[in-house]
Amino acid sequence: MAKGNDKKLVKEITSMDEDFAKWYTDIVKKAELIEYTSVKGCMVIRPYGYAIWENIQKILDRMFKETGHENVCMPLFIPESLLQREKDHVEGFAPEVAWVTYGGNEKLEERLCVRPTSETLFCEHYANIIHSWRDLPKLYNQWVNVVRWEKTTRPFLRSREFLWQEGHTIHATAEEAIEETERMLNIYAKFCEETLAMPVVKGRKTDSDKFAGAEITYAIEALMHDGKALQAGTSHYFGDGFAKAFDITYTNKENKLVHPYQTSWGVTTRLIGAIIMTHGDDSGLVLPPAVAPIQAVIIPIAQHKPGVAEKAQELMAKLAPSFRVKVDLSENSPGWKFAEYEMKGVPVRIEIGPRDIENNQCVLVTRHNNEKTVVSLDNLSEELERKLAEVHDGLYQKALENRENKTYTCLSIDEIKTALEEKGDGFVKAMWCGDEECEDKVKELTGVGSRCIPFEQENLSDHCVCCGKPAKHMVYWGKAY
RNA sequence: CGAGGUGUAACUCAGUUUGGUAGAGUGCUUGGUUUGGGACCAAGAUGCCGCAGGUUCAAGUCCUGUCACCUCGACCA
Repeated sequence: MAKGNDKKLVKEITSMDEDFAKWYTDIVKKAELIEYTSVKGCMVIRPYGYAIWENIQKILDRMFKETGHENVCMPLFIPESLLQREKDHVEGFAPEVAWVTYGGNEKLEERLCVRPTSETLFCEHYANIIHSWRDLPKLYNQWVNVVRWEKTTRPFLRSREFLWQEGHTIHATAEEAIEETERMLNIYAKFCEETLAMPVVKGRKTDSDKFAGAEITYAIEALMHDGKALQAGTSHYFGDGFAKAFDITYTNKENKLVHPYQTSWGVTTRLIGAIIMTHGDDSGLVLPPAVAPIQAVIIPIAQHKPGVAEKAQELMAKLAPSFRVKVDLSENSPGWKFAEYEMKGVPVRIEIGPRDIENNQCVLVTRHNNEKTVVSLDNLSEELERKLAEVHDGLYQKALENRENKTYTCLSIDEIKTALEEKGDGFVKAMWCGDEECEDKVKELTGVGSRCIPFEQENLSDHCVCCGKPAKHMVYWGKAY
């Protein structure tokens, strides 16, 4: 039996070390996640890619519902005048908005923006439906597409149209709204770690990096295999700024007319990009079991020998109620199938051949480490369940190790430069005085920008890494996607 | 939006320098032999050479324009 630790099993994929960007696009195409279309930045999400998104949706949606949120659906179009209502918001989004100016052959009186995000629509709606303290809070979410006219596009990471969920909530008090903002960030972090096996850093964005119109922006940041940081989710606290701009008021218990407080939070199909760049390897995609469209693939060996195909189907029938399983009875050779499902990141492969059938056993092979285990057919279900859990933990550990190895503690600009030069891109932990000037200067001198001010603070030193003045925060810095 | 690169079969690309019948490998179809790491044999099918102009007896090849995609920057989930 071939003992597998061969590094690169699939030849069509560029190796990560050679060219990470090319590796990424190879995977996205070869694993049949997307296909490009004739409109730049707009892609077909193919069944296998979309199935990952559906699994993400299913799990997240349940988490939202469990915390009291309801799904709604806002329109695709926003009239220009509505978008203009909140100053910071429009300034932030105007440069990347797509406009509709004609309806049929008639020029529109007022042009319509294709939603880049839906704060304004929710605000308009809230103004209509909220009158009394009894109407609060409203905990809404929607699963929709949005459009942002990006200059540079990459599948999943930055496309002009993308799928996401945007939660929009409105509360009687600031405390309640802030609590909501933090609750949702925690849900995202929990989801990333427990479902996607992806470690994240929770923190607050610096002022220069806040969402357009937000008072506080929280984010989870993940470190990709190549040492670049990816913002995997955000949660914003708006204070009553939007409420004032959109004239949302309600009568409180003291019979006073006051403004409520709002939040919004979102994750996008970018998460699929994060999965690819966190877990993938030179043989292709590696999917966390919880969202893998196929959790285990059964590959018959010598399938035309009597009883083999039947046995494979029997295993399939046995596993199907509890797992997402596929049996591949196509005429391709076993070797071809091995490579195919490795490329597609199927977490566990089940090999069954004449030799196995004779011994009432099969072979389980885990994708991320290519480890083979012979198991009895009598307790295949239990073994598979255990394997999937093992894969999840293995992926998480591997990703965590990568992050630890690429996280550098630095006390000076020179240390940052040296660390990045010697060890490559990664997270830099360094102290900051809170001045935007220093933030800009660090980026200019070292190439890494502030990613977030983590909730878990460490006192690395009393001085700002840049100006030497008293430090206020420890900040994670990095190159961002 | 700046800099660079690429558009030829479903895919990866050769052919462009020096204009002269449209190519290879992979994939696809059919039949057969195979099957524990991308099997083998045989026979097939597949092209507005990105698009539009121009030069020329003749353009995949030269000229002009244009569009799309990729990479790297600046901006962003």
